[in-house]
Amino acid sequence: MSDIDELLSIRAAELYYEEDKTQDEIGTILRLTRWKVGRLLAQAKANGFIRIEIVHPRARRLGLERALREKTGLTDAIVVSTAGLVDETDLHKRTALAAADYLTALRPVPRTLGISWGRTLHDISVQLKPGWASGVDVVQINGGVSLNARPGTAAATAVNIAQKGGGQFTLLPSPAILERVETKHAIATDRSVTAVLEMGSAASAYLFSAGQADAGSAHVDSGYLTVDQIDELVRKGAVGDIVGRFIDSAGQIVDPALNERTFGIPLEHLRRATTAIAVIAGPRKHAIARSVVLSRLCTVLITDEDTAAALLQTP
Amino acid sequence: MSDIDELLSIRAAELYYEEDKTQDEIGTILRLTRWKVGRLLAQAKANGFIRIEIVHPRARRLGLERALREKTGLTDAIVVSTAGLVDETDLHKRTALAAADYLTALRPVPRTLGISWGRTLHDISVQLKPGWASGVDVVQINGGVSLNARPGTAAATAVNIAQKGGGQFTLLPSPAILERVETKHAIATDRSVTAVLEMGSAASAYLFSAGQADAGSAHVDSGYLTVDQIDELVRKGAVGDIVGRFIDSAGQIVDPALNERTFGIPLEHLRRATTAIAVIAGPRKHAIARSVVLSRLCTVLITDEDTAAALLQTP
DNA sequence: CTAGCAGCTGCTCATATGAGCAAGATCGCC
DNA sequence: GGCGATCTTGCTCATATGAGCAGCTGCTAG
Repeated sequence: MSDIDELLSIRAAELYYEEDKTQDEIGTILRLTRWKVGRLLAQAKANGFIRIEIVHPRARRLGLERALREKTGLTDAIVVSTAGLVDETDLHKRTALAAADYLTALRPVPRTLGISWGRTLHDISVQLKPGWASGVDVVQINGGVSLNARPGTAAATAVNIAQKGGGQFTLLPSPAILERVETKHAIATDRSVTAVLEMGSAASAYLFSAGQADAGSAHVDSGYLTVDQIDELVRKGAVGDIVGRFIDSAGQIVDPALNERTFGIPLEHLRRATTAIAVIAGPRKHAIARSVVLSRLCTVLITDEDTAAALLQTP
Repeated sequence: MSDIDELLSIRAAELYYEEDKTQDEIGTILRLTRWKVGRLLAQAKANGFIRIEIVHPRARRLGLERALREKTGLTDAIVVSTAGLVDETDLHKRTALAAADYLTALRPVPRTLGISWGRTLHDISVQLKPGWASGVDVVQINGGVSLNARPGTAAATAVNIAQKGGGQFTLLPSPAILERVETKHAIATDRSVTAVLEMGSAASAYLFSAGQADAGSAHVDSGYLTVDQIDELVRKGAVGDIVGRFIDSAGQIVDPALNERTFGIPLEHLRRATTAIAVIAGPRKHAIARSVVLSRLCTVLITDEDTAAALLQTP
């Protein structure tokens, strides 16, 4: 396109989009026929000079959602827009809202919902409206007794989701990671615990988040792991954790010994699930999101547009 | 509007603007009539959820231009968009480009153009296309022999503009500010100098920029003033300088003694001019831009959208 | 209970816009 | 300088959209 046409297309776009003039009026102003104006506007669009953003906490990026579904084979993908975002808290809120909306609209309504815990799940439990479902039972799928930070939040999350959804809740009475493998095995044989794990393994849908493998990991806050231990995991290839288990970029368990001491349903149950909803958003979670999606740990991904775009880059 | 309608309007907007669906198709998807869809889209627009930006170096903000003209009585206002801007250099380039475009399209074509000097004017001289006019003579309106930094740029600017415009150039052979008032008067009586000043005073149009009053002032770089002297001027109320003369927020000379030693046409000549084009852009120039416009030192303002918005805030 | 009213809905009709096509302009290539 | 190839232009016609209006719904105040 000639330079003069490019300039004209910008002038036309200003009059069309900012001043709400018709193409005919623009033609009169710029001394062009209205067809020429139409073509200039089409060029401006084609050249990417016109950027249209939907600025709203509930705005989604349908194009990215479609691209994700097609490229990765996900059943569903929800991508929240980052337009007009002020800070990362805002991003978390939007993602949680999208997850709550998705859960509310999910059909068939799950009989039993297996959930993990953490900041993301807590946010979702807050965003869910009372009465979002009627009779959805909630069961924890990984150990959730926090060692030092905000005790009880893991339990509160499950309770909240269940109560707002008019169902029962079942907690997994165990830490996320045990010191000694013998303790793990001892607990795992307790009848009250195996019943919960069986219930979790038979859940009709799963809802979980993921943590990145760095000093900001929730495992560090909760006191289960030290920063040094995380560093060691990263050296072994860890990109993050999912329901408490650290995986590499291929979705494989990084440290079998640690995994053995980790309490919760095995990752294979997620891989076999009909509905496994992963909610993973934020700039530090690109790697773990990619791993979860590519290794088919989820059937549904709820994320932000930057993470989605990163996911679409290489695979 | 109800909450549910708001959500629907966002879903409709996504389908309309991102997926290029017709309102009728959206109606089928969302189980609404196409008229309802049209109304939802209108609401989304009215609520400001739809943001349309024209991303292009030449994009302007016509709405702000009109508001500026109406509120301040300027003959013309050019407001360049900051959409998609990467850094401040980019902003300077866009503004200079807009000034060059404006000058090229200016009718009637000025016989003689009085110009100041500085980074902005230099940028404009670069952006002007050879042959932008035929036969426009250029004359410097304030002293421009730089003391230490990049000697000759002031002259080069004038030469460039004149040559590309097919006209003669006339330099003002004097420093911007003289040490002693006696020297100023001595120079001012020299025939070769008075001729230039007369020519400058009779110019048919003026093109000038402005400097902010802080340590980054061009006067500091050029060696005419020290940072301490600028601080002193600020204490007296200076917000910036125009053709070398420091003014306060009301457009009044701040330091009469310094003004007496400053070489160039008096500000009153700008105030009486038919066409006085001020090119002032950048976050640090909001105060001086306001002063110049409100005290009617220019008839045309070329600026960026942030400065324009700031200008429209209070007055 | 019901008259009055505000707001919403689905429609008709006028207008704005995009697709497609034939004629004209422009270009490069010899 | 001639001549086909390609690009651009102005058009017709079909479609999409917005304005305006009548009827309906639901709500409130007597």
